[in-house]
Amino acid sequence: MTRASVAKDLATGASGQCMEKGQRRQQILVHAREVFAKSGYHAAKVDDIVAAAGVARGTFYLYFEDKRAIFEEIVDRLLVRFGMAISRVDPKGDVDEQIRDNVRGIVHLLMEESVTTKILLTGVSGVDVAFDRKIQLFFGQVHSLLEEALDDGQELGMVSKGNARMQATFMIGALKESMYQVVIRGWDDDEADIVEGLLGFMQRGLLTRG
Amino acid sequence: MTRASVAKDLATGASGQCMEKGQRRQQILVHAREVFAKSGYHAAKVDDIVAAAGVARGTFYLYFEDKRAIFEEIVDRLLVRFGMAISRVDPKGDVDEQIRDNVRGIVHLLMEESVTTKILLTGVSGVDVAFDRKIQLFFGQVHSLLEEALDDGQELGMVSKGNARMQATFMIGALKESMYQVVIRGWDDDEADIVEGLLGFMQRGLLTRG
DNA sequence: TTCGCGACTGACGCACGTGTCATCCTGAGG
DNA sequence: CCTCAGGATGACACGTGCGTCAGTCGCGAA
Repeated sequence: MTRASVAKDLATGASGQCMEKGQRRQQILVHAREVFAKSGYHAAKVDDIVAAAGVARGTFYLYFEDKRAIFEEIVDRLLVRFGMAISRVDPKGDVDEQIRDNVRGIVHLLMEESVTTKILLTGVSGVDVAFDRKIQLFFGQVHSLLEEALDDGQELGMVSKGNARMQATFMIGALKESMYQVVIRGWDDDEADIVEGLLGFMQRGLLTRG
Repeated sequence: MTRASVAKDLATGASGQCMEKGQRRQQILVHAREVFAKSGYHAAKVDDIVAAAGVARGTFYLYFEDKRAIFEEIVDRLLVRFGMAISRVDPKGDVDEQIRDNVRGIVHLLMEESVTTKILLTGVSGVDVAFDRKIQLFFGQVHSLLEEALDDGQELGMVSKGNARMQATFMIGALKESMYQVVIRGWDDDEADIVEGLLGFMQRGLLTRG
C-alpha cells in the first residue's frame, strides 16, 4: 500500500487492507451517494467515487458490477423504503389521521434521506432507457395507488368529485416540488410545516371561496 | 454531393447545397429538438442529430458552437415564450378571469410545444453546472412572481392565509406534474380540462370540508 | 470556359472515462 | 521464518464521441 493511500485511509476513517467485506462495500456506497448527489449521474466519474471513498479504482469493481449498478442500488434502496412508507387508507378508521400519517411518513423519509432524494428528483432521468422505464413504472404505481384511494374517497363523499387521476397528479406534483425545494434549494422548512402545508392545500386549496 | 446524401435530402425535404442560410439552421434545430426529446441530452449524439437532419457532421458546426449551444438555444426559446405567457394580475380587474387566462396561456404553450416541454421537464438536469444554475434561476423567478401574487392575494383576502412560498411551490408542482404526464406518458387530456382541473384544485383543494 | 466563393463534407486526431488484470501486500497458519 | 490466500492496487488498453480542417462541389460572375 502506498503512502498516499494510507493518508486517504486516515482521512476517511477507512481501516486499510482487509476491512470486513460488507463494511468496505458500505463505505463505497455512502461516498458514491454523495458524489452522485453533488454532480448527477453523468458528471459523476468512477474516479470521483473511489477518490471520495479512499479506495483504488479496481476495488470499486470488486464490489459493484459497474457505475450503473451502484447507482441503481442507491436509488432502489430509497424506492423500497418509499414504498413501505405508504399504507392503504382504511375507510373504517379515522381517515384524516391516516392521510396525515401517510404524508408525514413520506415527507419524513425523503427529508431524512435528503441526499438520495436529491438524486431521485434530479439525477434519475437519462441514465439509461431501461432505468428510465423502471423509475417511470415506480412513480406510475404510486400514482395508481393514490388515484384508487381518491376514487374510493369520492365514493364515500370525502373527496371532491372530479378526475381522480388528475387529482393524484396534482398532489404528487405538489409533494415532489416541495421536496425539490428543500433538497435542492436548501429550504430549511420544518418537516411538520410542510406536512401541514400539504394537508391544508388538499383540504382547502389556495383561494378563498368567492 | 454523394448519392447517399441526395437520398437523405429527398427524405427530409432539404434542398441540398446552398439552401438559404437561416433555413438550414432551422432545419438542424428542428431535428435536434426531436432527438433531444427522444433520448435526452447525454444520450443524444451529434451524429444522431446530423443524421436526422440529413446533413454532414461538419455542417452542424457551421451553425452551432457545439452540442450544448444548440441545446441551450432550444430550451431558451421555450423559456422566453414561457416568460411572455405570464402576466401580472391586476387586482382592479376581474382577478379570477386573469388567473384563468394565465393558467390557460401557460398550459396552452406547454402543450403546443410538447416536444420542447419534454426536454425542459426531463432533459435539463445534469447538462452542465452553469446550465443547471440557469434553469434553476428561471424557475426561481417564476416562483417569486407567483409568490408575490399570492402574497398580494392574501392582503386582499382572495387567497387563503398561509405560507405563500409554499403555496407557490404546490401550484408549480401541480402544473409541472400535469405537463409531465401529458408529455411523457402521453395522456390525451383536453387542454381545457387540465386548466379547469388546476383552477378547481386551487379553489377547492381535494377533500370536501369535514 | 474558367475562376472564385461560400456552403458543405466526412475522415481524422484527440481527449476522456471505463473496466481489466497482472501484480503487490499483509496477516494468519504451519 | 516461510508460505499462501485473497483483498487491494493502478497502469493500461479499449471504445466512444467530439470538434476540426483540408478538401469537394456547384453556382454565378467575368
